[in-house]
Amino acid sequence: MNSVLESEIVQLHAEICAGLADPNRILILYELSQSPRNVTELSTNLKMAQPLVSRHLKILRERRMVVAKRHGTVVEYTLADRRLIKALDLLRAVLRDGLSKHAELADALA
Amino acid sequence: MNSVLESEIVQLHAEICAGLADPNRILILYELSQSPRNVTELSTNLKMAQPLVSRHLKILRERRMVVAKRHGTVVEYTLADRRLIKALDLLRAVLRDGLSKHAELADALA
DNA sequence: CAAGAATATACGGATATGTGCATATAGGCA
DNA sequence: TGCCTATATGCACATATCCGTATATTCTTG
Repeated sequence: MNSVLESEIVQLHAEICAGLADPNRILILYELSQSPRNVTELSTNLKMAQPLVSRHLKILRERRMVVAKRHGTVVEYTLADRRLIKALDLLRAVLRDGLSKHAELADALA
Repeated sequence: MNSVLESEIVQLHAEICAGLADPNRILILYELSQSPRNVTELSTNLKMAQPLVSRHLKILRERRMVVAKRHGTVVEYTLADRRLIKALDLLRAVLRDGLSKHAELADALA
């Protein structure tokens, strides 16, 4: 395969990963994994300032990790792909196992 | 669960994700998924400057995503957990499906 | 111990990221 | 139209990330 394309793909791959690489976005994604939510709901449930939520949602939208749908004045966000949660769960499992030494945190994850 | 611990865990979770969030590190991880490699091998195979490889390996080491083992003057790096590759593959699949519109890249990924 | 190979780190600079605060935009409705 | 609610964006700033180049460190072997 063309190596220009190859590196372009790796770049996009990294951008998806970067989409997961922030605590607030992880919380947003898990929240959306329960059910679609609008910005205000996310903001109150996660105790995050509304502009902050909006900006993180923008990042996730640009990477097509969430989908936005307007209903009047409300915008409902949906998880674009369940495999994002699957990946997050896998990584959390890796974390848990790699943490077997730090008793406190490991217990909390058990 | 204690919410201080909770947010500490989410923080670590995000750091693992950030470990994946760079094209060069993705290449390194996939290379290591084939078999353990030393720094020079990674550097030549991936055509990356040696200090660059070392620094990325340090990041992966700190997050316990790879394991280093010295053999004399050579340091052999091993993937710490296969699930990291599983997660990367999942995310690449998400990327492929989300890209169905961009024919060129989508083809390259097929 | 000296010399060489393999690996790691320090420094400097360019760019990116996360955030608070203020403000803009968009849609519904009196 | 004017107002209210919901959401998005601009600005400013602090911090983090990535990288090239040069240099340090570590280990082996003569």
